[in-house]
Amino acid sequence: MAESMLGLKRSHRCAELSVKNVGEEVTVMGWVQKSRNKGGIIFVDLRDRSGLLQIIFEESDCGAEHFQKAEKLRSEFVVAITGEICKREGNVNENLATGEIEVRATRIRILSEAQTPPFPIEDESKTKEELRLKYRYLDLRRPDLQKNLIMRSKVATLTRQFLSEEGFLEIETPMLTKSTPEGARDYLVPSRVHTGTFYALPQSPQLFKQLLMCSGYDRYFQIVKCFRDEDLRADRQPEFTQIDMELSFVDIDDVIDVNERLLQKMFKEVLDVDVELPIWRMTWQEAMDRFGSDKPDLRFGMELRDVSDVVKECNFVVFTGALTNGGSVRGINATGQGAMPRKKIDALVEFAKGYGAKGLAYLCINEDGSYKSSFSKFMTQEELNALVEAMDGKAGDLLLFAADKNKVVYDVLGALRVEIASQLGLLNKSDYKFLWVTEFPLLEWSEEQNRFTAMHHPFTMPMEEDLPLLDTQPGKVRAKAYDIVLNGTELGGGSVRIFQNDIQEKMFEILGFTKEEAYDRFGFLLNAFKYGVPPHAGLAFGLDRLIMLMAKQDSIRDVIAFPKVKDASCLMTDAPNVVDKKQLDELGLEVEKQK
RNA sequence: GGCCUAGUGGCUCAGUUGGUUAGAGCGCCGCCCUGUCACGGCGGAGGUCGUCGGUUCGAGUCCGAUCUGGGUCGCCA
Repeated sequence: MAESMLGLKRSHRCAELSVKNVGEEVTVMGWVQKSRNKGGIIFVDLRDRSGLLQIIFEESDCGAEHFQKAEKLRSEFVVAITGEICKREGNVNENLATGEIEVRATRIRILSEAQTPPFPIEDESKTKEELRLKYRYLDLRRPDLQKNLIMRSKVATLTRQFLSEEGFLEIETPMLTKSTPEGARDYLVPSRVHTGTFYALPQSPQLFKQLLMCSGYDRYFQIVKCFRDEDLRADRQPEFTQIDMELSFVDIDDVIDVNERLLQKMFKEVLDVDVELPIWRMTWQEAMDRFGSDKPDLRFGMELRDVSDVVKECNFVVFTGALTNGGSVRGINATGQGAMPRKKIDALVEFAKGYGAKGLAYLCINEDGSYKSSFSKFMTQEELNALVEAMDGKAGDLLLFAADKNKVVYDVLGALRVEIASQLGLLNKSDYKFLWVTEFPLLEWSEEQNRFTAMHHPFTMPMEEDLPLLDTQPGKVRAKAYDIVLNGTELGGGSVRIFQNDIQEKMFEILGFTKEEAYDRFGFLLNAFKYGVPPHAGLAFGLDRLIMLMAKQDSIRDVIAFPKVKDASCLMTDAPNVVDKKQLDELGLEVEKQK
């Protein structure tokens, strides 16, 4: 029977107590982690978000009534216990922060009894995620998830502190806003008042923060939910959180500077990790050429090498064919992997095919210096030697080559390099390698839409020296955009924004919008620019990804209290669900297919 | 939408070339135990092997479909 806590006040959290408190009477409240009944003496491990504390019950301390209550305790009962902090008479428990002490209980109240949970509440849970997500409120009791969410709170607090000290204002922007279909799919919210019309949930506060700059707030930030109706991944949820900011009267270096110092502060205060400043910068082109990725993982080498010139005369049509079609031949050197079994190499070939490769050419350098290769019969010994030399191949190395259009070659080798590093255990989660990637292309050609699309977004400023190319070779124009990358994950990105109406209109023209369409969608921004707009730039971090990496987790689900599963549903609440006909009627909606 | 992967008591798993009554550890329930902390001892309960269909004398095991998780490609300005 549940008892009231009337007249009781919690004096400490469990793990806040130590030998310093010996002799004090305390009242602790929490969940029973474990009860060990030895007959005449009962040990209870009490848990709250701070940790565990051992309680000891003996009838001579607490009397028969309270001792009998203690005998009834089962896992996850919620109790309030009053007693005296004592040094342990028995052995100290080295594994417990409070292992030197225990509470000698004089009184206990059972505040809530509990059914046996469907899975154990413990660190490093082995239970299937499906079950843990259905009972997320129990999963969240586990110390490792609590640790993650506590870290998340700490990072958010530090961010507010730091940015506030740097002169930023925290300003909220609307969650019910206008759909601007360019980029990800929007989540739509039907309007009751305006039948047949819809709000969209924001994919980011992009336009609003630019308007705040127009309004003179000069430095804005917000820790804000964003929504994208796209397929999920380990590091993608339909709703996620950004640390979003925008600054006026600045250029790239100003944005980078303040964000580097923010990262440095977070890593120092939360993880005691020193981030050396300035963080390394690399252009997009260099990142692609060296790592085959715009978010390179710098914790290991295995860089790409362009061997197009070396193989251009050979008789291997896979190589020469790719070159004839305007592509390239590039390789990576998996140092020391020359003895990799054929089966594993075949698996890598299959892996490469998943990224669009038609195949993957390999060359093993045996310990005696001879070669074993999928293409040696098409090349002379001299050509093979030249290729090995170009790849800096040594005895015992494995060389892997992709030949295709540049995009495919980058994709394949970029992914392969990470895959091999992962297989070899080179990805140390305690090693934090930051990188700024700069000078992204402004535009990307979309085969599907047969037009250019903005690589970042349509408000990104072209690099001044590339402005003349806008009319002649828009595909070559570089943007004043930058991403912050950590260990192969895109942590955040931003850009200097266009603030000149003529450039903005030109941009829309290149993207294939008529002036009318542009004004229809973004008129409020374009008009705002007519009334005096400061040069401005900004950046947004993916907070979930940042915490995931800081907490050394593999999925952002582990740093989000109530995440959704792969098909964007919630296993705990069963959202999304069907709604009453009455609700639909009020919205003027008919849904033909409700489940 | 494609590909890969998993589904067997509450949890985590084992289960051979298809062959009697599907096992283990943990947990749970009962009794005992005054220094345990992976407590210990004795006893016990608990499974239509994700679902549907097929092959077979016989299916946890083979085949097909489907559902539910996870990873990934496409997608994610």
